[in-house]
Amino acid sequence: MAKPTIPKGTRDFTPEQVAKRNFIFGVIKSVFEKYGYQPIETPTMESLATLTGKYGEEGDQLLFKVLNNGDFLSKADKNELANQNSNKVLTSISKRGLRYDLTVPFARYVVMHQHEISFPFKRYQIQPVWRADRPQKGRYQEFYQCDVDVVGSNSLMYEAELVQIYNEAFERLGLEVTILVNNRKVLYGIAEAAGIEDKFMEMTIAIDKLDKIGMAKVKEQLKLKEIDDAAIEQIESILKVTDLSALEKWFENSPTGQKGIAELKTFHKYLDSNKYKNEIKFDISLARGLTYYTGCIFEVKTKNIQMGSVGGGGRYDDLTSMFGLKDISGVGVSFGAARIFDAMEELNLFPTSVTTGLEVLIVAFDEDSHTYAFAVLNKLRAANIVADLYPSPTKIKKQMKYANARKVRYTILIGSEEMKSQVLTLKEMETGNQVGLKIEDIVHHIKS
RNA sequence: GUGGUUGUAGCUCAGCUGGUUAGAGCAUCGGUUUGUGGUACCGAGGGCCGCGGGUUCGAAUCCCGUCUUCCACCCCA
Repeated sequence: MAKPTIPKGTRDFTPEQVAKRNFIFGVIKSVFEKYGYQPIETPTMESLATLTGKYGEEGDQLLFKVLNNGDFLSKADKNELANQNSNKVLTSISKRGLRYDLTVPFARYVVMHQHEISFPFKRYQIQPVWRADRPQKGRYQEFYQCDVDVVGSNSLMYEAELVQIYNEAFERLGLEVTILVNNRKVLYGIAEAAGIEDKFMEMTIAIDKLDKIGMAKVKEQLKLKEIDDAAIEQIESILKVTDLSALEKWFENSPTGQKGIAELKTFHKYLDSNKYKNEIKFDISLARGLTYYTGCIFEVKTKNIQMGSVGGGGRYDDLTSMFGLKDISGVGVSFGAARIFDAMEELNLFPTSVTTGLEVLIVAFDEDSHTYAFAVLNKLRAANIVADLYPSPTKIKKQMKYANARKVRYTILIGSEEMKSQVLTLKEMETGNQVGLKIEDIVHHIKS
């Protein structure tokens, strides 16, 4: 029998890891629900037609395709099969794929359920997604996404609300973050001001890397994309702007850029009605790769440790039109659960109660007391105390070692003396202190 | 998808230019200790040396392939 393995880019989760992950999800969910968002779920598999063409050519390569059932080769395109043209054969042997993100399935959901949805529709979704990417540390082929979106309204109130959700969720997780804000229209304004509207995408991708590779390298990249020196100078000057109002003079002849500034100002008016623990900062170099963003964009970075972004999102004006429903504007953000997990682990932010599974372990000394101990166990459980009994009255040492391994808070020791007197020995593991108490008093002691 | 890197006990890693029976620490199990855990001491079990092929009298060690890990691109969470 060969040693078992799991596929590339996947991993198992231990009880402790799942408990910690559920803690993060629990906090995030409760914030979502407080702001009036409801959960939905969509299937693991979508029709390939739903997924392809939505993430660009790169994305299509990264989709996991599901092979058709039955004798799929007999129905395959014979010519393309003979030519060994994988891409062309694909359509005839695979009609389903694993979801690549939660946004496109959500757009599909909105279109399919449009007649039963009351807009604005506020939903959140926490499910795994799959990408056939080449794995690296912290980048897997299967990972959870945690998305919250509102569609059917273009009010900038929702931009403010989502930033408040970020602020509150990270505050409750104990993670200090900086929430970066920009607007795609501002970025387009830069292209307009520099007279390179046709190179908007190329420019955006280069600018996005500014904090990672520095201005000199960004200029190199822009030059590679055949943007002339005068335009590059212009872009460099604008990127030095840190203040919204200072931006206005650059965008005098850029209607889109002006609109972007106006949107950000309205957004800030909503936002300023409250106080925030985390820093919220305008960052003109924030770009976000995804092509469907059209308005405000967000990214969340941890403050005290070096880590990639732990969240991001933005406004998309026309996501559902790819499925035939026009004029539905949406805005949403995503929480990077895995990165949040790593950051919290590094900063030791998980409360100890998350990982202590067992409150009490009962240790019995002999067969008679073991039977008696089982009855005691039932009383503890009836009082909603998470308790267990070692399955056999073996050596105390062995039972105590098991108690340590399970990280229990208390052990209850039961032998013939305790059975006779009904006074059980309660031991607090951390201190080693022990007292003799009746079962009712033990329940009271543990619950207080 | 391109270039590189890694793989030896459950975990972290030694193992020289190929040479007897592949080692250590931690973990596990047993004992010192039959009503008390973490410490100490003693002992034991545990390995297709990632997988497949090749070179060689002889391969954990060299070569090829493959899978996996991690890294830089690409892209992104």
